Amino acid sequence: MAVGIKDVARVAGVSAATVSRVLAGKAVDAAMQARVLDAVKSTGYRPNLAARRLRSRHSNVIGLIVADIRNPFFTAVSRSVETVAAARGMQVILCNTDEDPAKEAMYLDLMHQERAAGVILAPSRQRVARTEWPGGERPVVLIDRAIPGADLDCVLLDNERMAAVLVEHLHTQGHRRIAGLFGAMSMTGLERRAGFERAAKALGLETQAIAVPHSAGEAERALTGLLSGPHRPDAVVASNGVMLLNVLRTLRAQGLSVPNDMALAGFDNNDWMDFVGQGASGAGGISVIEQPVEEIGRTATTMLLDRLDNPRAPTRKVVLAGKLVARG
Amino acid sequence: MAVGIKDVARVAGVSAATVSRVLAGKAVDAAMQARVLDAVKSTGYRPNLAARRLRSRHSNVIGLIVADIRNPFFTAVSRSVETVAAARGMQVILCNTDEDPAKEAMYLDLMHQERAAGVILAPSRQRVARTEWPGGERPVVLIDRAIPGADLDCVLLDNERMAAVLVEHLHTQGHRRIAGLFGAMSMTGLERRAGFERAAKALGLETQAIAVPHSAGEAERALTGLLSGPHRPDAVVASNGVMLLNVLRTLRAQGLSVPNDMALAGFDNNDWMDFVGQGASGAGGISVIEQPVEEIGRTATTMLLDRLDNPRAPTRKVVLAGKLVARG
DNA sequence: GTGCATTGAGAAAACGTTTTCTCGTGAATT
DNA sequence: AATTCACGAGAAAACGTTTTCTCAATGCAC
Repeated sequence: MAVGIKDVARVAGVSAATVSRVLAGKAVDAAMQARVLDAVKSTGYRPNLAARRLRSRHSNVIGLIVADIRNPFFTAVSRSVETVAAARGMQVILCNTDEDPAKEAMYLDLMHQERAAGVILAPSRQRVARTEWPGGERPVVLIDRAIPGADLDCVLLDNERMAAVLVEHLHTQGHRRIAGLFGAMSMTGLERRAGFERAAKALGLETQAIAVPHSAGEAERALTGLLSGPHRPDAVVASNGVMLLNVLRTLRAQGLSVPNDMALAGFDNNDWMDFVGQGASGAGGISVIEQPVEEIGRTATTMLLDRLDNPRAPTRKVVLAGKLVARG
Repeated sequence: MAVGIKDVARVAGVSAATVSRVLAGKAVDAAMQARVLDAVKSTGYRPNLAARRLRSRHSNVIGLIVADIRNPFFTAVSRSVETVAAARGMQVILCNTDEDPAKEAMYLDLMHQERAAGVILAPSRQRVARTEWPGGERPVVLIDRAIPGADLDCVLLDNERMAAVLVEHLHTQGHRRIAGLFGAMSMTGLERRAGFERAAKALGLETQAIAVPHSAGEAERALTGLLSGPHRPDAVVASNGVMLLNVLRTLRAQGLSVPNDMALAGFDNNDWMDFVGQGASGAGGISVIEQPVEEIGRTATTMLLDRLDNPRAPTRKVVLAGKLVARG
């Protein structure tokens, strides 16, 4: 019923091996090649990728495992990965772990079983130190978050410096009491916090950095505490998009407007940010660090493909700068 | 090097067939089963899915092909699909066509070659009528957009009615001159436009419905025309998220605020909408139809799995209602 | 106690490719 | 002109599973 390579071979009057060679682009007689291609077209032959993969012992799929498919950052990166991969003849399987280490392990295992050529992984937040690193012998490139101690290729944002840039920007805008809310569980949160505190110290600012557990209501609680405390801030830095929305929600509930009553800054630019928090003066809004999503995806994919060619090369760590999008 | 089923069999002192049976959960002697499971664990055996797929002639992957991975609607649906599929032992491969019919065809072909069990497809916008339907003999469930004339399972939003609900809502808010911008290329746009006009007619409203080509700047141009025209609207309905952002951008460029100068409504709810367009009165904002994303994904997946069990059943079309999120 | 159905496990075939092996043909070199 | 060489194509092996086939052992009925 399904048409196989032997059917094509029979129609073309050649051997199956020759059909395989034509399809693989190897040197064959021109007349034969034409006959084979005709036969392929007329039979509607579609190679069975399972058989191909089994025999050739390598596949052209790369896995892209992200921690949160709803995060626009990851979808943007995935588009870039897919574009680059397609240009090099590879296809991408996108998997979503929802920040669940168990699902992450499951998908890594799945990629192993699928014999994927390699994996690009945005690790989920880790509660505990990892005992084993992902991948085994399979090439892995990390994006967005590093795994401490793991000797793997990775491409990251310069979180430390970008957080500092944000603080400096708020300082030039005249803010002097800056609060920061940082994810407690992620490497990213720690790095951004470090940059925040370094810059604040250098500028002699009064700051309050809070590590916020990643559970519902924690950001609200932390911010509410700050607002009613003795050193009420005039600006807030949120270390990720979810937290930024929570801050916005809390401020709104308290009747505070951005940026008139409180300046707000964070990471990852979004379309809608142009429309929120317009001050009475007409200026203002949410300033953010925009990540170079296209470049992150492109770099990660290129690194992975490079490593496929050259498995024993030393691992590389690429740290990219973001761009300040100043709104007010 | 890689450990295969024969290695496991040797360690366990049984035949490869027995290992296969144990792993498939078939009835085997308890003692043997224990020995096999031990051997699997001690050898770290990972089945080669390519070989399994080749021999067993069916796979447990379903393809999810969406038109725009950056659209939160599709990512939300994909999470739901993935959850349901995983619960039934299936895995999901997510592919993004970026509204490109060529990429769509390519991915459908890829799913064929991969011998995927079935496909859930959100079709790209079609410039021309489709000559052939996707799938071939492979089960396909359509989501979000139907393909006229295709006899396929599908689960859709009741676009016509929901657009009418939006118009009725704006009417109760006191708006009488309502403009609508609708995508010219998609079935979805046409349906929403029809509902818009039906409701407006029923209410005796003065409306202007414009079909907007899906290219940059068109929405701006259309809206600008309306604003400077003789019948300047007091409310605008945008038929999709991108268009809504463009409307917002245009209004802002003209110095108009939402909802004081102009009411705004559309489709698909987003977190940020709570924070934009807060009127001076404290009320207001962007009213939208929220799609039942979880249910759409769940229904589509269930329908696909049902069809796998029962390929000859008549096709079903499920039309779901959305929920009005009224803001002002 | 014999015959028959039933169960369970091993042997071997099968899945659809790619790759290796082998061989024949024609060109190139001596 | 003879020998080697390069090349291209077919035959056959191989990839790692699942499934079918076969057979031995066990249980049950008569």
